[in-house]
Amino acid sequence: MTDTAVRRDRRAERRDATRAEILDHAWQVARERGPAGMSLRDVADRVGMRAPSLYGYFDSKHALYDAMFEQGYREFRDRTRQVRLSDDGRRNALRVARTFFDFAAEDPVRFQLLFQRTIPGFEPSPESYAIAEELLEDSVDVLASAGLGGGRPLDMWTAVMTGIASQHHANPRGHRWRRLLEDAVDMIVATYGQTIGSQTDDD
Amino acid sequence: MTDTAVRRDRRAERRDATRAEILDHAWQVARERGPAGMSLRDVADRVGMRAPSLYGYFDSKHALYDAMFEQGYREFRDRTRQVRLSDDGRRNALRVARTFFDFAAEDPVRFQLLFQRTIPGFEPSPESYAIAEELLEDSVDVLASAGLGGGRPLDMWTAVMTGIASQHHANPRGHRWRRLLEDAVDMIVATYGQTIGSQTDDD
DNA sequence: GTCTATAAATGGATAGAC
DNA sequence: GTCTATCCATTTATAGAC
Repeated sequence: MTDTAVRRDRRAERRDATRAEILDHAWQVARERGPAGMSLRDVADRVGMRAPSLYGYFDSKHALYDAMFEQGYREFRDRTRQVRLSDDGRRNALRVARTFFDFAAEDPVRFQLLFQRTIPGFEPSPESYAIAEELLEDSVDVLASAGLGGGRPLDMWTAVMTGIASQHHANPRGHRWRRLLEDAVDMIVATYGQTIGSQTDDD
Repeated sequence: MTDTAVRRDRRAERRDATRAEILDHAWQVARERGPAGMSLRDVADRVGMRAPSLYGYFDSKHALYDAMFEQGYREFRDRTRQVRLSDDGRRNALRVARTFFDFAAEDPVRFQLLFQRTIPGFEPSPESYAIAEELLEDSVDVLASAGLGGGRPLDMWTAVMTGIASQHHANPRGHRWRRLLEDAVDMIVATYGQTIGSQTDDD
Protein backbone atom coordinates (compact mmCIF):
# COMPACT_ATOMS: atom_id res chain seq x y z
CA MET A 1 0.00 0.00 0.00
CA THR A 2 1.24 3.45 -0.84
CA ASP A 3 0.24 6.79 0.61
CA THR A 4 -2.28 7.44 -2.12
CA ALA A 5 -5.04 6.68 0.34
CA VAL A 6 -4.47 9.88 2.26
CA ARG A 7 -3.51 12.27 -0.47
CA ARG A 8 -6.47 14.35 -1.53
CA ASP A 9 -7.49 14.11 -5.11
CA ARG A 10 -8.56 17.60 -5.95
CA ARG A 11 -9.64 16.57 -9.40
CA ALA A 12 -11.96 13.88 -8.09
CA GLU A 13 -13.34 16.24 -5.49
CA ARG A 14 -14.12 18.79 -8.11
CA ARG A 15 -15.76 16.20 -10.23
CA ASP A 16 -17.96 15.00 -7.41
CA ALA A 17 -18.93 18.57 -6.63
CA THR A 18 -20.01 19.14 -10.20
CA ARG A 19 -21.94 15.90 -10.21
CA ALA A 20 -23.75 17.02 -7.10
CA GLU A 21 -24.50 20.35 -8.68
CA ILE A 22 -25.97 18.71 -11.75
CA LEU A 23 -28.04 16.46 -9.54
CA ASP A 24 -29.46 19.41 -7.65
CA HIS A 25 -30.54 21.16 -10.79
CA ALA A 26 -31.94 17.97 -12.20
CA TRP A 27 -34.28 17.77 -9.21
CA GLN A 28 -35.25 21.35 -9.79
CA VAL A 29 -36.12 20.79 -13.43
CA ALA A 30 -37.95 17.55 -12.62
CA ARG A 31 -40.07 19.38 -10.06
CA GLU A 32 -41.13 21.90 -12.65
CA ARG A 33 -41.61 19.70 -15.69
CA GLY A 34 -42.39 16.38 -14.05
CA PRO A 35 -39.84 13.57 -13.75
CA ALA A 36 -40.53 12.28 -17.26
CA GLY A 37 -40.53 15.78 -18.73
CA MET A 38 -37.07 16.61 -17.50
CA SER A 39 -34.76 17.36 -20.43
CA LEU A 40 -31.00 17.36 -20.39
CA ARG A 41 -30.93 20.72 -22.11
CA ASP A 42 -32.91 22.31 -19.33
CA VAL A 43 -30.70 20.77 -16.71
CA ALA A 44 -27.56 21.89 -18.51
CA ASP A 45 -28.92 25.41 -18.89
CA ARG A 46 -29.37 25.79 -15.16
CA VAL A 47 -25.96 24.40 -14.42
CA GLY A 48 -24.49 26.83 -16.92
CA MET A 49 -23.37 24.19 -19.35
CA ARG A 50 -24.35 22.85 -22.72
CA ALA A 51 -26.18 19.58 -22.84
CA PRO A 52 -23.31 17.49 -24.25
CA SER A 53 -21.10 18.49 -21.33
CA LEU A 54 -23.34 16.56 -18.98
CA TYR A 55 -22.12 13.38 -20.58
CA GLY A 56 -18.80 13.97 -18.91
CA TYR A 57 -20.58 13.29 -15.61
CA PHE A 58 -23.42 10.95 -16.42
CA ASP A 59 -23.40 8.32 -19.13
CA SER A 60 -27.01 8.84 -20.10
CA LYS A 61 -30.26 10.33 -19.00
CA HIS A 62 -31.11 7.10 -17.28
CA ALA A 63 -27.89 7.25 -15.33
CA LEU A 64 -29.02 10.64 -14.10
CA TYR A 65 -32.38 9.24 -13.06
CA ASP A 66 -30.58 6.46 -11.31
CA ALA A 67 -28.45 8.90 -9.34
CA MET A 68 -31.58 10.77 -8.33
CA PHE A 69 -33.23 7.54 -7.28
CA GLU A 70 -30.27 6.56 -5.18
CA GLN A 71 -29.95 9.98 -3.60
CA GLY A 72 -33.64 9.95 -2.75
CA TYR A 73 -33.56 6.59 -1.04
CA ARG A 74 -30.35 7.42 0.76
CA GLU A 75 -31.96 10.52 2.17
CA PHE A 76 -35.04 8.57 3.16
CA ARG A 77 -33.01 5.82 4.76
CA ASP A 78 -30.95 8.28 6.75
CA ARG A 79 -33.99 10.11 7.94
CA THR A 80 -35.66 6.89 8.99
CA ARG A 81 -32.56 5.94 10.94
CA GLN A 82 -32.67 9.22 12.80
CA VAL A 83 -36.07 8.48 14.24
CA ARG A 84 -35.78 8.44 18.01
CA LEU A 85 -36.93 5.08 19.26
CA SER A 86 -38.49 4.46 22.65
CA ASP A 87 -39.60 1.19 24.17
CA ASP A 88 -43.17 1.85 23.10
CA GLY A 89 -43.73 -0.04 19.89
CA ARG A 90 -46.84 1.83 18.85
CA ARG A 91 -45.18 5.17 19.39
CA ASN A 92 -42.19 4.08 17.33
CA ALA A 93 -44.42 2.92 14.53
CA LEU A 94 -46.24 6.23 14.52
CA ARG A 95 -42.98 8.12 14.32
CA VAL A 96 -41.79 6.03 11.43
CA ALA A 97 -45.13 6.56 9.72
CA ARG A 98 -44.91 10.32 10.12
CA THR A 99 -41.34 10.35 8.93
CA PHE A 100 -42.39 8.55 5.80
CA PHE A 101 -45.40 10.76 5.24
CA ASP A 102 -43.47 13.98 5.68
CA PHE A 103 -40.74 12.75 3.40
CA ALA A 104 -43.28 11.73 0.81
CA ALA A 105 -45.30 14.91 1.12
CA GLU A 106 -42.49 17.40 0.80
CA ASP A 107 -41.67 16.50 -2.78
CA PRO A 108 -44.29 15.02 -5.10
CA VAL A 109 -41.80 14.41 -7.84
CA ARG A 110 -39.47 12.51 -5.59
CA PHE A 111 -42.41 10.47 -4.37
CA GLN A 112 -43.28 9.64 -7.94
CA LEU A 113 -39.72 8.71 -8.82
CA LEU A 114 -39.08 6.58 -5.74
CA PHE A 115 -42.43 5.02 -4.97
CA GLN A 116 -44.58 5.10 -8.05
CA ARG A 117 -41.96 4.54 -10.71
CA THR A 118 -43.80 6.09 -13.58
CA ILE A 119 -40.89 6.95 -15.86
CA PRO A 120 -41.17 5.08 -19.19
CA GLY A 121 -38.09 2.91 -19.54
CA PHE A 122 -36.37 3.55 -16.24
CA GLU A 123 -35.36 0.78 -13.87
CA PRO A 124 -33.07 1.52 -10.96
CA SER A 125 -29.71 -0.21 -11.01
CA PRO A 126 -29.02 -2.99 -8.51
CA GLU A 127 -26.67 -0.67 -6.61
CA SER A 128 -29.37 1.95 -6.15
CA TYR A 129 -31.96 -0.61 -5.32
CA ALA A 130 -29.76 -1.98 -2.59
CA ILE A 131 -30.25 1.26 -0.65
CA ALA A 132 -33.98 0.81 -0.86
CA GLU A 133 -33.63 -2.65 0.57
CA GLU A 134 -31.48 -1.49 3.46
CA LEU A 135 -34.29 0.83 4.36
CA LEU A 136 -36.84 -1.94 4.27
CA GLU A 137 -34.77 -3.97 6.70
CA ASP A 138 -34.63 -1.08 9.15
CA SER A 139 -38.37 -0.67 8.95
CA VAL A 140 -38.93 -4.33 9.59
CA ASP A 141 -37.10 -4.04 12.88
CA VAL A 142 -39.06 -1.05 14.07
CA LEU A 143 -42.38 -2.57 13.12
CA ALA A 144 -41.48 -5.81 14.78
CA SER A 145 -41.06 -3.85 18.00
CA ALA A 146 -44.69 -2.80 17.59
CA GLY A 147 -45.71 -6.42 17.31
CA LEU A 148 -45.98 -6.20 13.57
CA GLY A 149 -43.91 -9.15 12.46
CA GLY A 150 -44.36 -11.31 9.40
CA GLY A 151 -45.12 -10.65 5.79
CA ARG A 152 -48.77 -9.85 5.96
CA PRO A 153 -48.64 -7.07 8.54
CA LEU A 154 -45.70 -5.59 6.70
CA ASP A 155 -47.57 -5.66 3.40
CA MET A 156 -50.53 -3.99 5.04
CA TRP A 157 -48.23 -1.39 6.51
CA THR A 158 -46.60 -0.43 3.24
CA ALA A 159 -49.92 -0.45 1.39
CA VAL A 160 -51.61 1.83 3.90
CA MET A 161 -48.68 4.22 4.16
CA THR A 162 -48.17 4.63 0.44
CA GLY A 163 -51.92 4.89 0.00
CA ILE A 164 -52.22 7.77 2.43
CA ALA A 165 -49.27 9.56 0.88
CA SER A 166 -50.60 8.99 -2.60
CA GLN A 167 -54.00 10.39 -1.71
CA HIS A 168 -52.34 13.38 -0.17
CA HIS A 169 -50.69 14.16 -3.48
CA ALA A 170 -53.85 13.59 -5.46
CA ASN A 171 -55.79 15.92 -3.21
CA PRO A 172 -53.54 17.86 -0.85
CA ARG A 173 -55.75 19.71 1.58
CA GLY A 174 -53.94 20.74 4.71
CA HIS A 175 -53.47 17.97 7.22
CA ARG A 176 -56.43 15.98 6.03
CA TRP A 177 -54.36 12.92 5.19
CA ARG A 178 -51.57 13.23 7.70
CA ARG A 179 -54.20 13.14 10.41
CA LEU A 180 -55.08 9.62 9.36
CA LEU A 181 -51.72 8.26 10.43
CA GLU A 182 -52.66 7.77 14.06
CA ASP A 183 -55.79 5.89 13.20
CA ALA A 184 -53.86 3.90 10.63
CA VAL A 185 -51.19 2.81 13.08
CA ASP A 186 -53.76 1.91 15.72
CA MET A 187 -55.81 0.06 13.19
CA ILE A 188 -52.91 -2.05 12.00
CA VAL A 189 -51.59 -2.70 15.48
CA ALA A 190 -55.05 -3.68 16.67
CA THR A 191 -55.39 -6.11 13.80
CA TYR A 192 -51.96 -7.70 13.77
CA GLY A 193 -50.05 -6.69 16.85
CA GLN A 194 -49.42 -8.80 19.88
CA THR A 195 -49.78 -5.81 22.17
CA ILE A 196 -46.58 -5.53 24.13
CA GLY A 197 -47.18 -2.15 25.64
CA SER A 198 -48.72 1.00 24.28
CA GLN A 199 -49.33 4.46 25.62
CA THR A 200 -50.64 7.83 24.54
CA ASP A 201 -49.25 9.51 21.48
CA ASP A 202 -46.66 12.14 20.91
CA ASP A 203 -45.49 14.03 17.87
CA MET B 1 -90.24 18.96 -32.62
CA THR B 2 -89.72 17.18 -35.92
CA ASP B 3 -89.19 13.52 -36.64
CA THR B 4 -85.42 13.88 -36.68
CA ALA B 5 -85.38 12.30 -33.25
CA VAL B 6 -86.28 8.90 -34.62
CA ARG B 7 -84.55 8.93 -37.98
CA ARG B 8 -81.22 7.17 -37.75
CA ASP B 9 -78.21 9.21 -38.63
CA ARG B 10 -75.96 6.73 -40.34
CA ARG B 11 -73.19 9.28 -40.65
CA ALA B 12 -73.15 9.98 -36.93
CA GLU B 13 -73.26 6.29 -36.16
CA ARG B 14 -70.31 5.66 -38.37
CA ARG B 15 -68.44 8.49 -36.76
CA ASP B 16 -69.09 7.18 -33.29
CA ALA B 17 -67.97 3.74 -34.34
CA THR B 18 -64.71 5.14 -35.65
CA ARG B 19 -64.20 7.13 -32.47
CA ALA B 20 -64.68 3.97 -30.45
CA GLU B 21 -62.23 2.14 -32.65
CA ILE B 22 -59.62 4.82 -32.18
CA LEU B 23 -60.20 4.72 -28.46
CA ASP B 24 -59.68 0.97 -28.33
CA HIS B 25 -56.38 1.19 -30.12
CA ALA B 26 -55.31 4.11 -28.00
CA TRP B 27 -55.68 1.91 -24.91
CA GLN B 28 -53.68 -0.75 -26.64
CA VAL B 29 -50.82 1.58 -27.45
CA ALA B 30 -50.92 3.13 -23.98
CA ARG B 31 -50.63 -0.31 -22.44
CA GLU B 32 -47.50 -1.00 -24.42
CA ARG B 33 -45.76 2.34 -24.24
CA GLY B 34 -47.15 3.74 -21.02
CA PRO B 35 -49.89 6.38 -20.93
CA ALA B 36 -47.47 9.24 -21.38
CA GLY B 37 -45.55 7.43 -24.11
CA MET B 38 -48.58 6.94 -26.29
CA SER B 39 -48.06 8.67 -29.63
CA LEU B 40 -50.74 9.60 -32.12
CA ARG B 41 -48.77 8.01 -34.91
CA ASP B 42 -48.78 4.65 -33.24
CA VAL B 43 -52.47 4.91 -32.58
CA ALA B 44 -53.18 5.91 -36.16
CA ASP B 45 -51.04 3.08 -37.49
CA ARG B 46 -53.09 0.48 -35.68
CA VAL B 47 -56.34 2.02 -36.78
CA GLY B 48 -55.06 1.99 -40.33
CA MET B 49 -54.95 5.75 -40.67
CA ARG B 50 -52.36 8.49 -40.81
CA ALA B 51 -51.88 10.55 -37.72
CA PRO B 52 -53.50 13.74 -39.05
CA SER B 53 -56.71 11.88 -39.75
CA LEU B 54 -57.25 11.38 -36.05
CA TYR B 55 -57.91 15.09 -35.74
CA GLY B 56 -61.17 14.51 -37.51
CA TYR B 57 -62.29 12.63 -34.40
CA PHE B 58 -60.40 14.16 -31.54
CA ASP B 59 -59.35 17.78 -31.29
CA SER B 60 -56.03 17.02 -29.67
CA LYS B 61 -54.07 14.39 -27.87
CA HIS B 62 -55.48 15.66 -24.60
CA ALA B 63 -58.99 15.23 -25.91
CA LEU B 64 -58.10 11.61 -26.55
CA TYR B 65 -56.78 11.20 -23.02
CA ASP B 66 -59.95 12.78 -21.76
CA ALA B 67 -62.09 10.31 -23.66
CA MET B 68 -60.05 7.47 -22.21
CA PHE B 69 -60.42 8.89 -18.73
CA GLU B 70 -64.16 9.18 -19.13
CA GLN B 71 -64.51 5.72 -20.58
CA GLY B 72 -62.47 4.28 -17.74
CA TYR B 73 -64.52 5.88 -15.02
CA ARG B 74 -67.76 5.02 -16.76
CA GLU B 75 -66.74 1.39 -16.83
CA PHE B 76 -65.73 1.51 -13.20
CA ARG B 77 -68.93 3.22 -12.18
CA ASP B 78 -71.06 0.68 -14.02
CA ARG B 79 -69.19 -2.19 -12.52
CA THR B 80 -69.56 -0.78 -9.05
CA ARG B 81 -73.27 -0.39 -9.61
CA GLN B 82 -73.56 -4.02 -10.56
CA VAL B 83 -72.28 -5.18 -7.21
CA ARG B 84 -74.97 -7.26 -5.58
CA LEU B 85 -75.85 -5.72 -2.25
CA SER B 86 -77.10 -7.62 0.73
CA ASP B 87 -78.17 -6.31 4.11
CA ASP B 88 -74.78 -7.14 5.55
CA GLY B 89 -72.76 -3.95 5.52
CA ARG B 90 -69.40 -5.57 5.94
CA ARG B 91 -70.05 -8.02 3.16
CA ASN B 92 -71.10 -5.20 0.86
CA ALA B 93 -67.99 -3.25 1.68
CA LEU B 94 -65.83 -6.27 0.91
CA ARG B 95 -67.53 -6.76 -2.41
CA VAL B 96 -67.01 -3.14 -3.34
CA ALA B 97 -63.38 -3.41 -2.29
CA ARG B 98 -62.83 -6.47 -4.44
CA THR B 99 -64.57 -4.86 -7.36
CA PHE B 100 -62.24 -1.92 -7.09
CA PHE B 101 -59.16 -4.07 -6.71
CA ASP B 102 -59.98 -6.29 -9.64
CA PHE B 103 -60.75 -3.30 -11.79
CA ALA B 104 -57.50 -1.65 -10.77
CA ALA B 105 -55.45 -4.82 -11.14
CA GLU B 106 -56.59 -5.79 -14.60
CA ASP B 107 -55.05 -2.79 -16.30
CA PRO B 108 -52.06 -0.98 -14.80
CA VAL B 109 -52.18 1.75 -17.38
CA ARG B 110 -55.81 2.50 -16.74
CA PHE B 111 -55.06 2.58 -13.02
CA GLN B 112 -52.32 5.09 -13.66
CA LEU B 113 -54.50 7.24 -15.87
CA LEU B 114 -57.54 7.23 -13.60
CA PHE B 115 -56.09 7.11 -10.11
CA GLN B 116 -52.53 8.30 -10.22
CA ARG B 117 -52.80 10.96 -12.87
CA THR B 118 -49.21 11.02 -13.89
CA ILE B 119 -49.54 12.45 -17.40
CA PRO B 120 -47.66 15.75 -17.73
CA GLY B 121 -50.18 18.44 -18.63
CA PHE B 122 -53.38 16.43 -18.57
CA GLU B 123 -56.40 17.42 -16.48
CA PRO B 124 -59.73 15.72 -17.06
CA SER B 125 -62.53 17.94 -18.32
CA PRO B 126 -65.40 18.80 -15.95
CA GLU B 127 -67.68 16.50 -17.94
CA SER B 128 -65.38 13.54 -17.48
CA TYR B 129 -64.76 14.34 -13.89
CA ALA B 130 -68.48 14.35 -13.26
CA ILE B 131 -68.55 10.60 -13.90
CA ALA B 132 -65.89 10.11 -11.27
CA GLU B 133 -68.00 12.01 -8.80
CA GLU B 134 -71.09 9.97 -9.52
CA LEU B 135 -69.09 6.95 -8.61
CA LEU B 136 -67.94 8.47 -5.37
CA GLU B 137 -71.53 9.12 -4.37
CA ASP B 138 -72.48 5.51 -4.99
CA SER B 139 -69.58 4.34 -2.88
CA VAL B 140 -70.54 6.64 -0.05
CA ASP B 141 -73.92 4.96 0.15
CA VAL B 142 -72.53 1.46 0.26
CA LEU B 143 -69.94 2.31 2.85
CA ALA B 144 -72.52 4.06 4.97
CA SER B 145 -74.41 0.78 5.07
CA ALA B 146 -71.30 -0.72 6.65
CA GLY B 147 -71.33 1.96 9.31
CA LEU B 148 -68.62 3.91 7.56
CA GLY B 149 -70.14 7.36 7.40
CA GLY B 150 -68.37 10.69 7.49
CA GLY B 151 -65.29 12.11 5.85
CA ARG B 152 -62.59 10.45 7.87
CA PRO B 153 -63.66 6.83 7.40
CA LEU B 154 -64.14 7.55 3.73
CA ASP B 155 -60.68 9.05 3.42
CA MET B 156 -59.22 6.03 5.16
CA TRP B 157 -61.14 3.77 2.85
CA THR B 158 -59.90 5.38 -0.35
CA ALA B 159 -56.34 5.60 0.95
CA VAL B 160 -56.19 1.95 1.93
CA MET B 161 -57.83 0.72 -1.26
CA THR B 162 -55.64 2.73 -3.62
CA GLY B 163 -52.62 1.80 -1.53
CA ILE B 164 -53.25 -1.91 -1.84
CA ALA B 165 -53.87 -1.61 -5.56
CA SER B 166 -50.79 0.52 -6.00
CA GLN B 167 -48.59 -1.96 -4.19
CA HIS B 168 -50.02 -4.72 -6.29
CA HIS B 169 -48.82 -2.96 -9.39
CA ALA B 170 -45.42 -2.19 -7.94
CA ASN B 171 -44.95 -5.83 -6.97
CA PRO B 172 -47.59 -8.10 -8.46
CA ARG B 173 -47.12 -11.53 -6.95
CA GLY B 174 -50.19 -13.67 -7.24
CA HIS B 175 -52.89 -12.87 -4.73
CA ARG B 176 -50.53 -11.43 -2.19
CA TRP B 177 -52.22 -8.05 -2.16
CA ARG B 178 -55.76 -9.02 -2.96
CA ARG B 179 -55.70 -11.24 0.11
CA LEU B 180 -55.29 -8.13 2.24
CA LEU B 181 -58.73 -6.84 1.35
CA GLU B 182 -60.57 -8.84 3.99
CA ASP B 183 -58.27 -7.69 6.73
CA ALA B 184 -58.48 -4.17 5.40
CA VAL B 185 -62.25 -4.07 5.47
CA ASP B 186 -62.40 -5.60 8.92
CA MET B 187 -59.76 -3.20 10.14
CA ILE B 188 -61.58 -0.15 8.91
CA VAL B 189 -64.97 -1.35 10.08
CA ALA B 190 -63.55 -2.18 13.48
CA THR B 191 -62.06 1.27 13.78
CA TYR B 192 -64.88 3.41 12.43
CA GLY B 193 -68.01 1.32 12.05
CA GLN B 194 -70.96 1.30 14.35
CA THR B 195 -71.40 -2.42 13.91
CA ILE B 196 -74.88 -3.01 12.60
CA GLY B 197 -74.58 -6.66 11.77
CA SER B 198 -71.79 -8.67 10.23
CA GLN B 199 -71.33 -12.25 9.21
CA THR B 200 -68.80 -14.50 7.57
CA ASP B 201 -67.40 -13.66 4.19
CA ASP B 202 -68.27 -14.75 0.71
CA ASP B 203 -66.77 -14.74 -2.79
C1' DG C 1 -62.91 11.73 -44.72
C1' DT C 2 -58.41 10.71 -45.65
C1' DC C 3 -54.36 11.73 -47.63
C1' DT C 4 -49.45 14.03 -48.48
C1' DA C 5 -46.50 17.44 -47.19
C1' DT C 6 -44.69 20.04 -43.97
C1' DA C 7 -44.25 23.05 -40.20
C1' DA C 8 -42.09 23.78 -35.84
C1' DA C 9 -40.32 22.15 -31.97
C1' DT C 10 -37.84 19.03 -28.91
C1' DG C 11 -35.07 15.43 -27.51
C1' DG C 12 -30.96 12.31 -26.60
C1' DA C 13 -26.65 11.45 -28.09
C1' DT C 14 -21.98 11.65 -30.73
C1' DA C 15 -17.73 13.74 -33.14
C1' DG C 16 -14.21 16.47 -32.92
C1' DA C 17 -12.05 21.13 -32.18
C1' DC C 18 -9.98 23.82 -28.58
C1' DG D 1 -13.55 19.62 -19.52
C1' DT D 2 -16.33 22.27 -22.31
C1' DC D 3 -17.65 23.80 -26.45
C1' DT D 4 -19.90 23.98 -31.37
C1' DA D 5 -21.96 21.57 -34.78
C1' DT D 6 -24.71 18.16 -36.06
C1' DC D 7 -27.21 13.79 -36.46
C1' DC D 8 -31.22 11.52 -36.23
C1' DA D 9 -35.37 10.46 -34.39
C1' DT D 10 -39.72 11.83 -32.74
C1' DT D 11 -43.67 14.45 -31.77
C1' DT D 12 -48.07 17.27 -32.20
C1' DA D 13 -50.46 19.84 -35.22
C1' DT D 14 -51.90 22.45 -39.57
C1' DA D 15 -52.68 23.37 -44.70
C1' DG D 16 -54.50 22.02 -48.55
C1' DA D 17 -55.09 18.59 -52.41
C1' DC D 18 -58.09 14.77 -53.71
